[in-house]
Amino acid sequence: MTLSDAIETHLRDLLAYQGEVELKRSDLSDYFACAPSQINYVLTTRFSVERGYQVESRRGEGGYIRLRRLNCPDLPELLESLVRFEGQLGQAEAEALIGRLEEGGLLAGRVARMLRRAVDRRVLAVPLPERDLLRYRLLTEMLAAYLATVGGERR
Amino acid sequence: MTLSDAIETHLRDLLAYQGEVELKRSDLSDYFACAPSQINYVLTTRFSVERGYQVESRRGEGGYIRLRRLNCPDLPELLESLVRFEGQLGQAEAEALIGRLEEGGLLAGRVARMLRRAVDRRVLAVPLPERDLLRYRLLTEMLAAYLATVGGERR
DNA sequence: GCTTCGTTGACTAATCCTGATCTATTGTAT
DNA sequence: ATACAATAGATCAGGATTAGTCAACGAAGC
Repeated sequence: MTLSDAIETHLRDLLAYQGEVELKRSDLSDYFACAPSQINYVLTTRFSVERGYQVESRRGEGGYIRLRRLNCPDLPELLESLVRFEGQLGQAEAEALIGRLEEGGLLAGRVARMLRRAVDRRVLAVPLPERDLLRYRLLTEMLAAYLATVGGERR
Repeated sequence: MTLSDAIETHLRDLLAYQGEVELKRSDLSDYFACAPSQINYVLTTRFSVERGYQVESRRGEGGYIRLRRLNCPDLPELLESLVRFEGQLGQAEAEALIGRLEEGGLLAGRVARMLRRAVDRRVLAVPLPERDLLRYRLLTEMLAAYLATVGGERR
């Protein structure tokens, strides 16, 4: 049981009650008597979209970290299938994925159209291999945000 | 809840009653027991044009600050107004725009949430200044794709 | 041993808030 | 009409307060 595991467990416990939790990074690092950056490590390794979580944050006075548990029947398989892309996604693969979701009725036509624009290499316009990494992050985060529900309620 | 948030809330409440509010900066800063310049900070960060507000003011004897809500832009106006960003867009500005379009009923809640993820600096995760350029391209392209009407019909 | 995972600390970045100083507008005395 | 004083908002640099990034090093598991 590492420190990271302990922090993960703690956060999961909090999330079990509410689908969303807000906290201060410094409070958490004080509580676990660790470096503040340790919190970031846990967040990126254990609370990623692939695992069904989303993280928001703000710096400065009144800063916070907000954790959300994603809730969507179709999301797990979807993200599971993304894992094999290993964090990278080519344009063709992205378009194929969007097409399948649209046919499956999970994406409205306008939304699908918008997503296709977003994964276009001319719109992203950053050199490879960063482009495929960016496309992966973008699409997974956007799909999660669009498809997920929180607390069993459609947002 | 920071001081800025409190001031923002207060002003929003006032605006909810009347579409236009006139007040003295010094009164407000007295009321919140803060520096007068704090009011300016709130005005520029929370009541910007991107967020759909217009601010007028006069100095000297009889000076005042007048706050007004603007109507939600349609796609042509929107694209026109984006020009002034010169191909770059910060996260705060992007979020302001998305919020305004959402309030105006042009973006559904889920779509707005999705777009907010897309403009998040942690999702884009490319170094500045490329990040602001990328954000601009992404948002304009996606909004155009989503809001566009073809043959008078929403696609 | 080598590779992966966990942990830390030094540096970076965003956000809020204030105070000193500047500018615009009006009032008043000559 | 002009000059000066008084009033009130604007601007800007910088300090304070958070959170993020990254490289390095150590620990744990093959």
